[in-house]
Amino acid sequence: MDVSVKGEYALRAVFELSRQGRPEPVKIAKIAERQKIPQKFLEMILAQLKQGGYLGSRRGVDGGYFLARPPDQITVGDILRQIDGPFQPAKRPFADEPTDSPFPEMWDRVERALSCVIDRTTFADLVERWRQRRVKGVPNWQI
Amino acid sequence: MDVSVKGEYALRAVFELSRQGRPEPVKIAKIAERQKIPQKFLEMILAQLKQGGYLGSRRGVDGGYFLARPPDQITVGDILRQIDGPFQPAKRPFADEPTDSPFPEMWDRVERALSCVIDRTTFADLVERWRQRRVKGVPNWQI
DNA sequence: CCGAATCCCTAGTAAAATAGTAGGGATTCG
DNA sequence: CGAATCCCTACTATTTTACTAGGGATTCGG
Repeated sequence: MDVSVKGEYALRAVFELSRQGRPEPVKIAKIAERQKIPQKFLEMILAQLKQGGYLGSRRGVDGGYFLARPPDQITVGDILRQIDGPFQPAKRPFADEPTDSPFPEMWDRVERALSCVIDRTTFADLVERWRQRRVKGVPNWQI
Repeated sequence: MDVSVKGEYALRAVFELSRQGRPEPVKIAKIAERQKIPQKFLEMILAQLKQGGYLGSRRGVDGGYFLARPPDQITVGDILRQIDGPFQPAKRPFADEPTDSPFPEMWDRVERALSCVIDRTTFADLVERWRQRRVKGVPNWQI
């Protein structure tokens, strides 16, 4: 009942890309460094996210990765499902075969409860909340 | 983000014990047969549930396993946690160290959403719902 | 056109978790 | 006593996880 490290890395990477809003590509090396993710591992993850249509990329000297859509149109659920696969808490018996078990109905409820959080939380939300906290909680004397 | 087969077996076993309400011990072999669980595997699971204080047992010719408390005082969450361990969706950084990440707060929400289902669903609830459905959906011509 | 920087692609791999199996020992009870 | 049952330790095959390695394909400034 937990998220893989790979999933966490993916979320952190997309957050990093959302954080600076510009459509300018960010290099893998930069993301890896800022989010403390092994670079080669991150390459695979970003490839998977690109393949899912969430990221775009450019090669060459000023290349990098960027969001394929605005951060308010990417949810945490999107990314987790792309990386860790769909999470049905338990295997369904046989689709619409009526089963003699009380559990499928409960798993449905679990899925819906989970969905209420992860499919409604966009990366724009995350960035906004994170900014709020930065201002209120940890005053930045640099500015 | 899914439950292990072991966790599912544990739920099914406790359900089976809740189903017939009596404090009379049920044999492992019986539970294994009725719920289609490999018997030797089930032995380990039941031992773990007993060690967690959810089941009691008796050896010998009329032995078996039984619930250590009434089914309305055992939740799905109890059993899952006992078998699969606590499910924090993601690793916490360092307890109360204030972190510069938007995710811990979200994982909290996920945990609470999940808890609303699994820590509020008792085996008494499951049995009751299952009985309701049996009556309404699948008329039993045996009786 | 060169070459440096970057993404892209395939493969391999050590460690851990999962889903069991095997074999016998300890209790209970008629 | 002895049959039935739970109890305990150990082993194992398979899959998943979390990476690492090595080089190929593009892009772009000069």
